[in-house]
Amino acid sequence: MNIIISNNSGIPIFEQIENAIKQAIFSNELKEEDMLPSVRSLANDLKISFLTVKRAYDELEQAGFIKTIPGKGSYVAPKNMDLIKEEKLKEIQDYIEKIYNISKMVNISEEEIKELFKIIFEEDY
Amino acid sequence: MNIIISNNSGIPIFEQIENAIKQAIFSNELKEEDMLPSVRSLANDLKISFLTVKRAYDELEQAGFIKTIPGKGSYVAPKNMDLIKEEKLKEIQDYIEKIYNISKMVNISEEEIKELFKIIFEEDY
DNA sequence: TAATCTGTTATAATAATAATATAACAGTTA
DNA sequence: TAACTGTTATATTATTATTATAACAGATTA
Repeated sequence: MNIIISNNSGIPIFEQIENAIKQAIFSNELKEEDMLPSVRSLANDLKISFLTVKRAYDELEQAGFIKTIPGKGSYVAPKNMDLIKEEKLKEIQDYIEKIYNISKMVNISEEEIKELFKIIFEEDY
Repeated sequence: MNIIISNNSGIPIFEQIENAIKQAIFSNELKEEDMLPSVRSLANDLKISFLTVKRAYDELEQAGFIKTIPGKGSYVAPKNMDLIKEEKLKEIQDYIEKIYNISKMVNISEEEIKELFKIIFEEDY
């Protein structure tokens, strides 16, 4: 797995780790039951504290993406397609809300947005 | 102008002020050369420190949205609506592309996305 | 079994950021 | 002149992210 963290991105490190792992799960780079790097080994690789990694893992578990077994390690949770889709739908919803807010601010019509939507989605075939 | 700030939103107060004023400018609630509330009066209204308001104003000036004249006050900068709209359309386009990429990754149908669009855009009566 | 992995917990400290209070100074305006 | 504007400097507080360290417990393996 390829995790790159940045110190000056404004995004907390624990969150960057969460995102990278989610991404890897979504793209199937990490499959069900795959073992994640141990909190200590990942911390070593990234040259950060294991507590920061642990925080990321804790939140990923809270969200249902991974399972952690004390003494053994952390594993990608059995894929819950509904959970993933839910998460992605939420992301999409956020983007649409942003679009909505922009359109309100600058008085862009729904028609103009539909036009853009069409162009981007129909580029594909 | 109507600015509502929240202490537990995770968004810094100075940023909430910036957003509110940008919003007011884009929506034309604040027009070119309109005077903004003084740092002290707005701080009083919001019951926060004038330094927090000043920070918001400083950044808004840096970004070209307002002009501040020491001793006089802060004013909405002359703006180029076409330029702003162009930029906002580009932002929207970027968001739609992100939505497109997500929808391909998780196999969300165009129909589902249209449904979300409808919901968000029609909340608004 | 002993060594060495794994995660867990508790404590304390550091760094960065946001926000504050306060005071003093300077330009503008009525 | 009085009462507004913005500016600057200093010090302090609160929160969050991150770290270092140590000690404990379960799992694995040589």
